[in-house]
Amino acid sequence: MTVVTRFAPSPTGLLHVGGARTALFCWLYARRMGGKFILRVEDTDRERSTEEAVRVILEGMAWLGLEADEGPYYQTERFDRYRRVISEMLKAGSAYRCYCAKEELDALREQQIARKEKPRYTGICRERTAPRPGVEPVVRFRNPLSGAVVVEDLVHGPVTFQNAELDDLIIARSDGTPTYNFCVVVDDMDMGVTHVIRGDDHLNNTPRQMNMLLALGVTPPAYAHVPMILGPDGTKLSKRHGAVSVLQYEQEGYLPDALLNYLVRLGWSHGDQEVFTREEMIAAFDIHDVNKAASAFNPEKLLWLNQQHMVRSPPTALIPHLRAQLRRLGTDSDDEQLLEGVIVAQRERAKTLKEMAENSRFFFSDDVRLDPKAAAKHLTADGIAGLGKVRARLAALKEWNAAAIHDALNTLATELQVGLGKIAQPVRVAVTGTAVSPPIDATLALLGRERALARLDSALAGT
RNA sequence: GCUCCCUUCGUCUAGAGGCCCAGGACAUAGCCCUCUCAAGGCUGUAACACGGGUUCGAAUCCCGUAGGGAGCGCCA
Repeated sequence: MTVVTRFAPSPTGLLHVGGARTALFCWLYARRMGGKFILRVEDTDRERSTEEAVRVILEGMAWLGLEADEGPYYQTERFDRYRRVISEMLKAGSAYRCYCAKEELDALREQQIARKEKPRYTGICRERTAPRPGVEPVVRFRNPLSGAVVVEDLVHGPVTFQNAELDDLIIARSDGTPTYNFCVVVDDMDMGVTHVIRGDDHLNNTPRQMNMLLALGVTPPAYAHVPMILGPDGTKLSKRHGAVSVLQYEQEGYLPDALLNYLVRLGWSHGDQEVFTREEMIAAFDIHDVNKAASAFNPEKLLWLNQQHMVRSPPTALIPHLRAQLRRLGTDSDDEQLLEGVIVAQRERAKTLKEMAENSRFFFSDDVRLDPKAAAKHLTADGIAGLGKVRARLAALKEWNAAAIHDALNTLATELQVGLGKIAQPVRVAVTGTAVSPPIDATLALLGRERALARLDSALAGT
């Protein structure tokens, strides 16, 4: 049997890291098993669903590279199908019309809560045959009254629910539109879903869904309820930390593979391996190995992983990402050589591409503004004097490359009987504007002779 | 309140009765390297929620307790 998984977000909010991880697990498992991954948009709540949210979810999935083999399907486009199933169930007796008014049900619920009971529908209309004038009925699923449902969960193991605990849920509203739990059931059935992988907040819905599937005469799929992601403080994910669109991470200069790598390691591991490529993730992933406990989102480890991915990725692959960040800062370059050189020089001193771009502006813009503190510290009378000597040596260089520059500076330092830092720092400030940059030889080499000398001249002229 | 789920270093995790006075990673502290900043290397601090069992032996099995979470909508 071919594995079919699905990611089924509802477009009432954005695609945050929690949803992204669920999607990742679905995608990984399908890829791993050589199966199919379906994307389905659960937009039955017309009040709260927005096209904007749909767009953001689709964009997020695309950025993450979690491509679907089928879909996106939209539940709002399947209403005819749902209606047909409902009328079949009505005919078969596995569903019935309920004429209880909303106010009556609210009152009932309040009484039950007051009595410290679990609020639930008591089945008043189960045996009703005649309609009730003036009330548009809803349709309820006739849940079995006795026995138990066992969810053979792939991450939790068997979980038993007593049917007596389950009430008759509404599958069609009084306006005739189907509800979530019902649509899921029909869709999973129609789309041949074999493995439902979703957040464990759905575990409690599962026995009802299984009962409906059983009533429809189909074998329920396998279920895997994965734990939630918590905020860094161990409480529910909020806007303050992870509950932002995954696209936010693109803006912040993260690589999609790094985010995915971080997310897959939340609740799952493979020996002592921390860094995974996409291919490695697919090869190693198994839904059975996923943990049961919720885990806290740790931005620092994400940062570390992002750097690991930047360092390991081929430099040229980062060029478009770096350029996007440079553009956000108001610069850009199409000099591939320069870009690649900057990436190699900067990737181990930046955690994100955004940071890399910020640290690298001076490579692309000749508008170098000296940091006052750095200038005060290093462009002293002594420093300027050294700068003049450096300028002369560099100007005399036959070859302009890191090794030659390195030799020249080292020789000068030895002659002057000072440490290399004594002359490198003034040069760094003159050329980059700050006291921090990649090694001075590499920096000068990347900048090129003309630009480097011009900047030294500016500093010497005190402008 | 009821039902269901969860519980190893600050955080992510390894661990499926002896290999564990608990291993790795992030973070953190110190040292080394060093032209700055990093990266890297080495070293350190740091955990089996608690209480009972079972067993020659338990982080691992069983039962309780505590704490956390989810669900209980004509929301998804």
